[in-house]
Amino acid sequence: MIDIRYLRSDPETVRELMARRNKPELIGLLDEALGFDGRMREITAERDAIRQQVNELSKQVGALRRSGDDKAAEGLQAESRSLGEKEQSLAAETDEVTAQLKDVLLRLPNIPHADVVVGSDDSQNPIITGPNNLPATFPAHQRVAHWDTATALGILDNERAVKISGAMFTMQRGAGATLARALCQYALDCNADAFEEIRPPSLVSTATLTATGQLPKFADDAYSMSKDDLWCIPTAEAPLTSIHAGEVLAEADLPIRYMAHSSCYRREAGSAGRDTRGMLRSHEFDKVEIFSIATPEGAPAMLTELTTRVERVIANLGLPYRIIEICTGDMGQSHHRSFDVEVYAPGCDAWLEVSSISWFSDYQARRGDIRMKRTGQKGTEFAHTLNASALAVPRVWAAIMENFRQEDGSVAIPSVLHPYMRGTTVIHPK
RNA sequence: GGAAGGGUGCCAGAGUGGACGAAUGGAACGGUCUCGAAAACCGUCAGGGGUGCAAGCCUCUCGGGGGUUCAAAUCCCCCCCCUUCCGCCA
Repeated sequence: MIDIRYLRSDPETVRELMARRNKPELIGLLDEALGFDGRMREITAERDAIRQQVNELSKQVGALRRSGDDKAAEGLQAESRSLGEKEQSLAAETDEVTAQLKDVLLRLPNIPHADVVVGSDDSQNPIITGPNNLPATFPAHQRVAHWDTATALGILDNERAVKISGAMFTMQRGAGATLARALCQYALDCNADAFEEIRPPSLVSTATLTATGQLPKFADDAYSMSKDDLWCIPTAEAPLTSIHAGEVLAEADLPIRYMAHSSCYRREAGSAGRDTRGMLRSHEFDKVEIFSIATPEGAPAMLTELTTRVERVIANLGLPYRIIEICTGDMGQSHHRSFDVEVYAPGCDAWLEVSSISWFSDYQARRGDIRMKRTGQKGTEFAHTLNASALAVPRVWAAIMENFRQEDGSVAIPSVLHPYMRGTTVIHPK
């Protein structure tokens, strides 16, 4: 959620920044929010004044009852009762306006950081770094799609995955399955110096998925179990963010750094039929997430740290990559500023998004009620949350199949993964 | 899934209709004392919202939501969570 007080105090700036998202309807939502907020404050002032009178009268009633003056007490009670009725009608309106305001605020995206490159869509995302590790040309044996290579090697069996679960599910086997797990293990080990490993629940409550911003707006993208009010996590970001939901963290304890490997579940409701071959898009995939809660002033440095860490993992794998900044028109709902790491896959001839590094400012913290208390100061403020995919398995797996395919059709495993491969350094056909 | 007992501030814990946003103890923080420390003593010590330049004032919050009442931590209803026992179970 955006800060309604910021919007109230500087609506022009918020409108201007929000307009950069290139979604005209957002300005209308901002105005709606301002309208509800204004009405809300009117009612609140009125209600508080009535309550004050009721509280005062009640005290007097108590005193009169004790002194035995029941008659006078009854008079005041009647007065208080009528005030109570008036308050009740205001309470009803409060509920209504609160719900409306909350609904608008939950649907409004985050305000972009002032430095985010302004653009209308993904075609205007600037390249920040790279391309790195990119050869001038690729030999023909690397221009083979990973699904062909992997299926021929017997390490990808999507046909049976579809039999088991339906379209857009994948299944790795043998060295392919080991490779998927090796990637996770490697990504975790790369960040274990500073990040606490978490094994979070994969099924989470509505509140948890609302905190990160997936709900209510993107309910169709997530798998749900309505019987139990549970949702399959689309990313470990959701449970990691809610670890400290409703808590007040000490400034001295920040930044907090967590990492988690999890399966991720996505209905891909809006993208059926796109990238359905191979490993590029599926309903279930594995990912290692790195996550941080930071102070507002510490957040930019953390964004840099996360980016550096993600880059290191990809660079060490020897894959061609580049880092792009996400422009205002392409940024996700909760994002304040974000970068993507893309890996080049010569077989598909495409840059694949393998990581998104995001700073959410206090947007998620406000939704999840994650606050911090400054040392020696009264009161609290919302913390900042950030996260990044340290490694999304399927696309990196696919990129390895394509970049390290050898002339004989085998695939060489990047050396940093060898310790996790039970001795397999090259995957040969069976 | 069944039964019983619980949920109060940073922690422990009192409070069963009115003077309670909440006793008391501990922790923490500031101070006095001390060469320094300990002890002792004094003080501070919840969060949200509204309003105000500010000091402040008002309001809400005792797991969450509703209800009864002039008045609810306290009474009633629903839900959530925790503990123990039983059942089931990787």
